[in-house]
Amino acid sequence: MRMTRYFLPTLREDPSEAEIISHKLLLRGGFIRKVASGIYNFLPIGFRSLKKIENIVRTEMDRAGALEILMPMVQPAELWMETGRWQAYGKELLRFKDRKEHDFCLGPTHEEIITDLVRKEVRSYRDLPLILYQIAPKFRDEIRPRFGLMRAREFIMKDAYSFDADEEGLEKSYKLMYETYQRIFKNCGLKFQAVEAHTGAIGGDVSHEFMVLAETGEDTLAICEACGYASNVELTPAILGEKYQEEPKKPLEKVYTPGVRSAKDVADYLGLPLPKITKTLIYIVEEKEPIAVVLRGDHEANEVKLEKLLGGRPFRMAREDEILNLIGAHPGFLGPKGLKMKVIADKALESYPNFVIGANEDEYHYLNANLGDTFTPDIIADIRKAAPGDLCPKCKKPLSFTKGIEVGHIFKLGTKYSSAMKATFLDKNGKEKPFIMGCYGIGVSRVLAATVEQNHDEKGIIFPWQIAPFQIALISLEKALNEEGERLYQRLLARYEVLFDDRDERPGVKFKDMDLVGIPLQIILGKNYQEKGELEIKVRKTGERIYAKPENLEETLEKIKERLLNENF
RNA sequence: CGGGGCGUAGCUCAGCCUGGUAGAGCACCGGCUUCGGGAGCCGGGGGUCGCAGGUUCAAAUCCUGUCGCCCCGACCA
Repeated sequence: MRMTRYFLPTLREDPSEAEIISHKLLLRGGFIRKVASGIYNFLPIGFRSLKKIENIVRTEMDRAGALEILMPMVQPAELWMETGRWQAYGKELLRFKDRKEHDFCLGPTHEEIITDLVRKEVRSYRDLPLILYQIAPKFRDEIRPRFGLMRAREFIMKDAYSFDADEEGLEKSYKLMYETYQRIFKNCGLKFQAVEAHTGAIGGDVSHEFMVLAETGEDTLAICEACGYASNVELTPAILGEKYQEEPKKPLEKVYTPGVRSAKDVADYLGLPLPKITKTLIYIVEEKEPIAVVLRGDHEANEVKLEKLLGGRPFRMAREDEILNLIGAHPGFLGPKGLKMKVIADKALESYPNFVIGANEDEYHYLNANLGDTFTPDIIADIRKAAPGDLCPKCKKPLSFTKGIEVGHIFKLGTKYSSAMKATFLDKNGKEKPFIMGCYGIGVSRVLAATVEQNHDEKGIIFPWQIAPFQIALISLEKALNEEGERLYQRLLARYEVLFDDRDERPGVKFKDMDLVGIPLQIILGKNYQEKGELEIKVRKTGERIYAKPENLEETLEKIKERLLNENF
């Protein structure tokens, strides 16, 4: 592509609306433009990258035997009523009426549509297993869209659905998709990690998330380098690595602690280490029942674990005025002793001698509290987030923690949708059975954003070779070399996707633009060529410059390409 | 839905407090020079100051309403 013929509006400055790196760089590089909050145009170069990702996904899905289809974005309410999700799905589901006053919604996902399709057309176990997928826009009316493509309202998703005759079949389909996802993200040239994940609203027992590793990720992953265990910390069982030193129980002692509210303040004020302090959190379950959760000061509550413990009943943190009403003390001075509500203590408090608790009286704490003596919790359970120092639940080696961006999620659905929608087939014995389903998603447009989050520097994006919009940027610096550049461009097109900067611009502008959009290799035609007859190849990622005689160009490029693909350096 | 911030040229922003009829840099158009890391000089085009009311002789500026965008609202007792 010649740049004089291309539509690539780059921005010199960061747009004021963008906060995170991928959002800034995708806007500045002319990949996307905002249409409305959480809704974007993909410009030519952005769409090219998106298609690269799509094609990798498509290739691997097809290889796995999945069949590509296309389902509508507009969906009738009737199907959603069958599964009860017309009510259950919140405001994220954008609903509207057509001219005949019939209810419709924009599809945030397609379980209902696909289940309807399959129940109408598939009758026999002989037609199973069946995996169908599509790559299509989805719409979720997020409460707070943000971070550009990372949390958009309209976005591109690959969603696949498997239909099997029995659990073993589902197991196979799930495993097949797991392996397919591994290939997809590997082929995208991304550093990623599959982790055990919590199933959320969709239900089912097992699920895995695929996480692109990046500092800026919103999820925390617990990884065991020894045995390969990996999970989202939402799910990671917290196994304390430290052994508490035995010490004799000391008598409970009330101390004056004016004005200290956070556990950290209390620790500093009393001159004790943070873990010696405990904090007591008040939750309101189902808008009526208050409960207290007691944790070590350096630990954080894990609301996913709490939700499981409460059997899925809805809960929220209590407001300050509610706490004041219930306990008569302000947050910061709460403790489990003498509370008239259910008390849940975290496991890490077991056999922990002489810790500090709030006195349920403003400006006072107790020293030397002991589980069982000072108070007896109704439940002792693992309700905290795993943290550095904790051990792997499988092999008991220390866990390490890292950040990731969720780009894929695979679930076993079982018969949740097929039962609700009476989607059945006849098995070998002529018996009617609901399909056993799985669903498998990849946020295609989010992969683009995650790629940028993982691969950038102060100059701009650094695309992995596999999903770069172009692989080679050809930069001609001298007018006198225009013909030479044209010839080289034609020659390179035989093997590569090339963006040829044939603009009448100053060198600095050309370098800045190419660095910004992140094309892996730049071939510079300038004074080096004029003086020595050598072409200069700049590797975007490392900044190194490699020189090649024109006759050796392809050979050299292939070597660098191989290195980029294999070493992932 | 609450709390905060912002809407002025294509982009980044100044001007608003203290009303007097709109600016800078970049981008764009023309010219000359320049040409290996976002050039310099000269000349030019471009804005109903988000929108709607109100106050006033006069509103980008003050008041009210409205729309849009961004951030915070699970870092925690």
